[in-house]
Amino acid sequence: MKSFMKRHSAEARPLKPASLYRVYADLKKRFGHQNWWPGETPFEVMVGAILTQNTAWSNVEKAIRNLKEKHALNPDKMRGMSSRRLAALIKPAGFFNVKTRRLKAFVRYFHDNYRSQIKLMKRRPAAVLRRELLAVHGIGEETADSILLYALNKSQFVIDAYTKRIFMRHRLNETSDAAGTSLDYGAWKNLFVSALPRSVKLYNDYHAQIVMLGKTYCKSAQPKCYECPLSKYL
DNA sequence: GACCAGGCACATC
DNA sequence: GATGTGCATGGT
Repeated sequence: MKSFMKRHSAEARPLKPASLYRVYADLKKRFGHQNWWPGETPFEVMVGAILTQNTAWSNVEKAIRNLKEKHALNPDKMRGMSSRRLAALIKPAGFFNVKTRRLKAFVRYFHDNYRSQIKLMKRRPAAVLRRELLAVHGIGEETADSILLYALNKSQFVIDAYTKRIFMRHRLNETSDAAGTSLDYGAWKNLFVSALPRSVKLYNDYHAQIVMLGKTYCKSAQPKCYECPLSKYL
């Protein structure tokens, strides 16, 4: 990833704000409205956001299935069960010891601050929640924004590995700042939120479209992806 | 058998 | 502050 970034940073041509919306329109035309995130309840979305860290979603699905089968996809159950037991259930998602600790930290936070109730959490301002989530062990910027957007319907744009890969590959952004260093999470996020109308629905579907593209036309092993809907921007 | 996948914390310099 | 490394499974 880094070598690719270096190779193209000098030739990057940033898209104008209007074009960022055009990119979304192109993707939506190709893939249709996505209705994300794949999860039946907000709590399932939160758990999925932690389990999917650096992990293929197909493996996360197996872990979630295990949790459901044992009726353990529940904040109180998850808080009460032993780490060993929880780790065994989420094993297919990989990094199971790390993720067990992270899930435990999250359900503790959820219980201590919001009595494990989504509706209480939703009442809080996004900025406050984001700060709180980032203070929870194992929740970084992407996971926090995924939880805020997809579980709590707060207007936070999610930047993930797909977003960076696709937008660098198609040279649709500035991949480096004046000092030549790569953009950090906040800079990537700002690229989108400053160009798009603030909308939960739009942020939700835009990220979902990016993931669709990343899983189909714009895979990491491919050097370029001419057949994808964004190839005209190359 | 190597590489990759919807990150993050921590150690080291 | 920047960079490197460990964490682990399952699909290709």
